[in-house]
Amino acid sequence: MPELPEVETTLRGISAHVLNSPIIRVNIRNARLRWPIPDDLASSLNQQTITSIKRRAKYLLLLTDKGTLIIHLGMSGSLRIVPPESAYDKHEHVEFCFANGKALRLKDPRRFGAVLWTTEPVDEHPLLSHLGPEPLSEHFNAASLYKLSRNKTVAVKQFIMNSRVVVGIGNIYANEALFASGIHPRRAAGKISKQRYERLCTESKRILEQAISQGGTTLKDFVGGTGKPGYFKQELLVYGRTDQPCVKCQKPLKEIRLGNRSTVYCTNCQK
DNA sequence: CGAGCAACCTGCATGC
DNA sequence: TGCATGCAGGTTGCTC
Repeated sequence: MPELPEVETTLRGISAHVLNSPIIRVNIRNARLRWPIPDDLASSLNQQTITSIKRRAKYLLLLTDKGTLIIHLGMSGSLRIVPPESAYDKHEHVEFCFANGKALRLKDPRRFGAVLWTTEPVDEHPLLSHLGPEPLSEHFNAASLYKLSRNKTVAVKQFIMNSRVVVGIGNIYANEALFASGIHPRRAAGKISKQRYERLCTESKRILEQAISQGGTTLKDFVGGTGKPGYFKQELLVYGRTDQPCVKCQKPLKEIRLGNRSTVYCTNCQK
């Protein structure tokens, strides 16, 4: 579920509870996530203190003096702070217990998420080393997007969902950003003008920031670190609105599949 | 090289 | 009610 706004919401929700208190125990109830949780994770983390938390793309990076805990939420993951001794939910696979009495739990029904540990500089980790710019940074801009897209025949929606191009934009926000920009999702990335990329960058940033400010999008079961759902769903103008009227022109929205992902757009407003 | 798609999982909605 | 089917927020890694 989680795209960038949901991961950012999670980071903000858990930070105050997990920073600067030693990890006193790690409970691994099911190690079989996207990649197996390392056998030695508990011993690596024992008595370690998280000194800062960062987000890179959709990865949460929890830094200690000895290494970095990398957490990805996959399609269905969420992190929550729970009181000590809380009953486990069926899909709570990992628990980090802190000296301050709080516990951080990863719940992930589909198990596409990941929990990894690295002692190397985290930016050099194989999962992170190839990543493109953060969409809310100045490095995500029309000039570089335009340059990178020349001669590319790939559909623009798939182009902006490619983490080498820009990170953090998943299926929901790709649909929304293209609608807001008036760009047809299937248009070839290489045939879009710099001006239109200007619009796409501006709208992408605006939508992501607005979603973060509303705690992300909860479609089904996403909750931020403190258990609250996100409220951006009510702001979605195309995603999940197939056959409903376009908010701008009232024509029914059309759904197609692009790269095997559902793609909703207005045939009248997006060219 | 790029395009397409299978794979990893569970839960849920739909249709017969 | 049961069962089969298809779809879901992501990403890697295969084949062609």
